[in-house]
Amino acid sequence: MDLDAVRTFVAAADAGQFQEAAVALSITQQAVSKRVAALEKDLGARLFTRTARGARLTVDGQAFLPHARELLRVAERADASVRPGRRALRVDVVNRRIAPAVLLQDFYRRHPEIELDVVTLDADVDGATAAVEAGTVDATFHGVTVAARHLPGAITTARVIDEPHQLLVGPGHPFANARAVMPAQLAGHRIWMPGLAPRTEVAAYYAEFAAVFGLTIDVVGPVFGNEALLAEIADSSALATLVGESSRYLWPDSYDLRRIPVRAPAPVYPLSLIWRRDNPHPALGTLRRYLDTRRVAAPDTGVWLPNWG
Amino acid sequence: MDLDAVRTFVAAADAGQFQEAAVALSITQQAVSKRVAALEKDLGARLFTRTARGARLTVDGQAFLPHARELLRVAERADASVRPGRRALRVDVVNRRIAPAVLLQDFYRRHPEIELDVVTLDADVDGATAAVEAGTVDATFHGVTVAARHLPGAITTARVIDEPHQLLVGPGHPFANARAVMPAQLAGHRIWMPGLAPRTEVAAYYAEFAAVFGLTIDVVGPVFGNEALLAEIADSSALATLVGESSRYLWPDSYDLRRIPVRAPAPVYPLSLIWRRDNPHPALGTLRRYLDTRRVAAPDTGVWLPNWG
DNA sequence: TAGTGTCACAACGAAAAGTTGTGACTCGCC
DNA sequence: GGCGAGTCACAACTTTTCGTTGTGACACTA
Repeated sequence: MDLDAVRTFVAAADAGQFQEAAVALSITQQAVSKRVAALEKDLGARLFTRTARGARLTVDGQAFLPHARELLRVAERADASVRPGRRALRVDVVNRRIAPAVLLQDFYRRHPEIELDVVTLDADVDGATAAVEAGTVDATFHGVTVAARHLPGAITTARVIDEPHQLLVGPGHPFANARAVMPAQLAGHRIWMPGLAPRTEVAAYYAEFAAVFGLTIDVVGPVFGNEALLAEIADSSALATLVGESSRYLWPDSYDLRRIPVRAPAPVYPLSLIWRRDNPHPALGTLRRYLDTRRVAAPDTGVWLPNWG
Repeated sequence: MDLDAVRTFVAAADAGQFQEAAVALSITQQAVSKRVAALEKDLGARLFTRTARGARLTVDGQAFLPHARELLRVAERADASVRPGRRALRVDVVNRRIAPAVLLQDFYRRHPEIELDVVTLDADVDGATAAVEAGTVDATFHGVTVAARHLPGAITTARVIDEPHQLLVGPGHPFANARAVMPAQLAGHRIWMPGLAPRTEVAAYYAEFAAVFGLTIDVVGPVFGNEALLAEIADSSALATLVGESSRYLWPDSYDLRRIPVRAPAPVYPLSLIWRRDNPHPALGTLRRYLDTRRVAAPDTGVWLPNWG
C-alpha cells in the first residue's frame, strides 16, 4: 500500500471526481486514475464507481475512507516526531520503570494534545546534558543539582522529584511482614542489584547509602533482566532490593512480592529536570508547570539524601 | 514517506542490523541500506548510527520507532477493512444521527477488539437488502419485518429497536414548555421535515402517522442541511420536527432547542436488523447478541406503530 | 445531434528501486 | 600486528514503476 496512493484516494473522495483531485495534487487526471487503480488492485477491492459525472465511493471505498484518513494522520504525526524544528517534545526518562516515566505518562494523560516522545538515552548525566545542549532531546531527568556540578551556560535544572525508596522482598524474607524498616536494621542484609553499572549516579547513590548505614550492596551475579531478578527475590528468603515508591514493576500474582517502606530516615532519591534555557519548544513550559504542581518536597527531617542532593 | 521504507526501518531496528533485516524481508542488504537512507533523507533526520557490529537507533530513531509501528498497525487495519474474506464487520446504519448509529457506537465501546466499519448505503430497504445478499455489507437496519415483505431466502431479520419519537421545538413554540404532548394535540401544527425523500420507508412512516392523527407533515422548502433546519426551528414559534429519542443532533448552546416527549400514544419507530443467515463473519453473532441484550420492547399499549410494524 | 464533461487505455520517457560487485571500516583472534 | 569475518556504503547496471501526452469511449445536456 502506497501512502501517495492513499492521499490520492482521499483527495478524489473529497473532490468527488479525479480531475479536481488531480489539480489539487498537481498531477494529471491520468495519474490519479492510475494511482487509484493501483490501490484498488493492491487492496483487491473497487473503491469508486466511475460515472460520466465523476467518481462516487463504493461501499468498500466508504469503509476504507476513515482508515485512509487515519493513516495519513498517523503518517503526519510520525513525520512530526522527527522533523527538525517542529518535532514532538522529547524527554529522556533514563529508565521506563522509574518515577520520571510514570510521571510523564500522567502528564500525557492530562495533556493528550501535546505530542510527546519518551526516550531512553542510556547515557550518564554528562551524556544526557550534552544531548540536551545539542537539542536532540528537550529535557532529561537526573540526580544532579546546580550546586553540585558545573553545567554548560545554557543548561538549567530544577529539582522536581523527591522519591522515597522501598525494600522489595519475597514472602520468606525476614522483613516480609514488617510495616516498615529502618536503614540501620538493614545492616548485614544483602541488597541485591545485579547489573547496577559502576560509576553511575545511581550506583553512587546506593554506594553512599550503603556506606552510611553499613549495608551490603551486592552487584555481582549474572544479569538476566528484571523479570529474572524479581523471580529470584520472590523465591529467596535472603535477597531484597530497593525500588522507588512510584516505580512500576510488574510480576505474576504467584510471586507475592512486597514493598516495605523504609523509614527513619527514609532514603530519598532527588531528581532534577535538565533543560536548555533557550529551548523554544512550547510544550516544554507546559511540562515544567505540570512538574511544579506535582512537586512534593521531601520533609526536612526523617529523610536521608545523598551528599549531592 | 514510503510504507515499505517504514517497514524496513522497523525490521532493521528489531534486528539491530541491516543484514538480518534484509533476510527477513527477502531483499539484499544493499536494498535495506538504500531504503533506510531514503527514509532518513525524506525525514531529514538520521535514524541509525552505523557501526561495525550493526546499526543502533539514534535518539531520532528511537522517537520515530513507536510511530512507525503505529503506522504499520493502522495500515494493516486499513487493509483489513476492505480485503475480501477478512474484512471488518460492516454495518449500514442508514443515517449517522439515528438510533442504529448511536447503538453501534456503544457496541464498539464495549467490544473495542471488534473491527467495525459503519457505512451509509443511501439505499432503500430493497437496495440495502441486495447489498446484504451480495455480501458488500454484513447487516443493515430498516423498518421492515418478515411478515410485511417478501425477502430473499437467505435473508433474516430481527426486530431490535423500538424507538419513541419526540417533538423538537424552539423556545417560542407553543409546546416549548410542555412536559409531553399527545399526537392529537399536534393536529393543525406544522411538522417540518424538509428533504424527506418521498416513497421511502421513513416518509411512509410519517405520512401514516400524520394521516391517523390529522397532522401536517411539511416537506417543502429548500434543503440546506440539518444545521440550517435546526437553526430555523430554534428561531421559529411555529415550526417543529420529529426526532428519535436517542438520535443525536448537535446544536449551539444559543439555540435553546427542546425535546418534548410525545405520549398517549407514543409514536414508535420499529427497526429490524437485516443480515444473511449464512454470513460466516464471527463478529456478526456478537453484534446480534449485543442487540438482544439492549432490546427494549415497546409496551403493548400506549404506543403507536405503523401498520407495517 | 453536437458539445462538453467524465474516466480509461496506450505509448513513451524519466525516475526510482532492486541486484551484483566491490571497497572501507571495525572487531576479535591468533 | 596482521588476518579473517563481519558490518554498511558506494557504483554500475537492469528492471520496474510512475507520470506525461495523446486519444478514445461514454454519458449527460442543450
